[in-house]
Amino acid sequence: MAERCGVSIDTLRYYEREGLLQNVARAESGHRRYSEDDVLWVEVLRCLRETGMSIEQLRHYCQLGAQGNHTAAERREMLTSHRTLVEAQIVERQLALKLIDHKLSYYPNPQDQENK
Amino acid sequence: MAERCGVSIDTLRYYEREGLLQNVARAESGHRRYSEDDVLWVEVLRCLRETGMSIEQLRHYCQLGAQGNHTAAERREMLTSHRTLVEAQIVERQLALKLIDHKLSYYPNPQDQENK
DNA sequence: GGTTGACCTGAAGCGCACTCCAGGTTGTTG
DNA sequence: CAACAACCTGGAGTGCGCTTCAGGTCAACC
Repeated sequence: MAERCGVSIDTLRYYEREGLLQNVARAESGHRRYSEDDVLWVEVLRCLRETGMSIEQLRHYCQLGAQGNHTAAERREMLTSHRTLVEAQIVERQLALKLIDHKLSYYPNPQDQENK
Repeated sequence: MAERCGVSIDTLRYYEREGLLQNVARAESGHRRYSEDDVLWVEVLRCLRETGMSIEQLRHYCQLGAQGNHTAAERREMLTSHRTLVEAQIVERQLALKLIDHKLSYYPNPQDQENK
């Protein structure tokens, strides 16, 4: 039961249904047998999901992967444009930290001040 | 029409209904008259929302603000714990960049390679 | 061999954060 | 003053990403 890559069992099956997790091996019983590669791939999925790539986009990426090497350029393009997005998120969050710190400066430790 | 703080008019009204935006002035006609402070506050809201603070939490924060100075300690606490969260998001995204770069290293510019 | 727990499926449901709609009032422009 | 845009309200609807459910199969320990 390989959900110790940090997602629920339901999420795993959901990803599989959506095509983000292909060719999961099965025992003759029908039970899934996740491989080491599956674990690594789920980590990639998580990482991309957590940084805001949609299920839809991930599905597209996986479909491209399944179609073979001639789609490499498009996949590369997806990754680079997502990379740009993640960089923007970092900048955004650094600004957020600044703003939070600014607001915190109005709350001297256990004293107070009005500022909504 | 103050949605040039980057959110839709519906979102603005939604925030108002949810109590994130209090005491919005009205003309006698009933039309809203957003103040300069409202614009600033919406920027704060956006910043906190975009970094993952929920509507529910923001509502709580606003309620505290409306209750006066004796809630300052709790508000401060909310901000500091959100700050920690944002810092974690930055770290997470920096790791994501690494992972993306690693995957990109398998896609030499317009060539290709199998790696799913 | 029975019962307890982990797994299976397809389909329905949920929570969040908006977003849209219907039906109406206001304000402004030619 | 007509007509068109911009605003108002309450309530319903939407989309996404899971999550739960019902109804069953499998495994394995006592």
